[in-house]
Amino acid sequence: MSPGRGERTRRALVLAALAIIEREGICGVTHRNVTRAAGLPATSAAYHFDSINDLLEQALMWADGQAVEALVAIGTAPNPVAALSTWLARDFRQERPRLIAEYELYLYAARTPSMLPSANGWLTGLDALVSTWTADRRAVRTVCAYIDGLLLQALVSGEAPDPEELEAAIRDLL
Amino acid sequence: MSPGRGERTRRALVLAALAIIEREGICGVTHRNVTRAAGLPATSAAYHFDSINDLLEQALMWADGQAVEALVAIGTAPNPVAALSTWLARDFRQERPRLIAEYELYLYAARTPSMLPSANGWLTGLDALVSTWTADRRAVRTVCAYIDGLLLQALVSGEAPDPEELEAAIRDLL
DNA sequence: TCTAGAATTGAACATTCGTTCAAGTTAGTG
DNA sequence: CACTAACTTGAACGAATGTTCAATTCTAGA
Repeated sequence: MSPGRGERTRRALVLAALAIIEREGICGVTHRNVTRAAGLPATSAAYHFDSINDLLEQALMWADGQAVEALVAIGTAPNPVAALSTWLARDFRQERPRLIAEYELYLYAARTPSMLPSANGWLTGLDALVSTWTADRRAVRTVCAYIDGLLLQALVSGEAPDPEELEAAIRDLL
Repeated sequence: MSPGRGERTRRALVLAALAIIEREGICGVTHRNVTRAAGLPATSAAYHFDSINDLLEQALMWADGQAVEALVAIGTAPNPVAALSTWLARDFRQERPRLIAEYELYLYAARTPSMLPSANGWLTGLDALVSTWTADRRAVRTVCAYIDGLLLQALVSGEAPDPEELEAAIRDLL
């Protein structure tokens, strides 16, 4: 069954919001900016979402779902560690604005209780993936922190992460 | 010599901006919000700063300076690794809002070229500190990424980092 | 086919936004 | 002391904000 009218509009607004966060950051997410990007009247955002925070929450939920989906796919790859490393490196090179947007939402969730569940999706998804490689909980936490820090620092420093060094570092930590 | 009038006002506005970012996030930084928090007329912000971005840049520069100062002090401690670990853990517990604000500015710099130098201050400061512990550049990068990721994930998950595990992890990586 | 409820949309609201301008005050220099 | 440049401040501007409301269109189910 195809999604109803409302559902389709909601998704269009969420995607438009993500596009705006990529381009201008969270501060750029306003009713008019989002609806203009989606080619919809300004009142559409207020009808479908309780607030801007609600819209941001849906955007984070969507982006988080995408990321977790990718993590699951990586988990079924023949060489998961290598797959994760190359995925992260390629993600950085080709989707830098999207990555910035996701981290912005990710961090925004730290001060917005209603968004925490979605933010923890990535966290637990990554934890679950790494947990299949070792039983050492401490090592899992270290690897997960390392990965998030690597991406964050790559975004700030502008230097793309080296997939080989990344893979070697993960193997060392396991 | 004491700072001039203008300099003192500028600093008051920068501190007010940081306080607002702690409370509401970067989106809350407007001329009127900042000046109200500083007890100054609304036009004061426009006079002393070219734009909101300029004000945010000064705020990041200030916070970055503070952090680097702390890193230098840690470098001279008898047991630097332990000092860094306890400092990070305590910073998280006692200064969570400040930490969120700093990371928000940190990430904001990723899409704002003029802010990149300030953002890289923390990055290079941390790198310099860790570099005194090992000559292995790869290990330095791994430790730095691990630390940033640990703080970020702690902010999102809400779980305070354990200083002992943190110290043990750093020692393992060296 | 008819209809009730969901969805859409344009007009309009009070606020807040960044910015400009001119008048005023202050502090340092000759 | 006088003077100049830096600083301060209140008023006001057009533009953009979130939100409400009523009128309209659409669509799924009886």
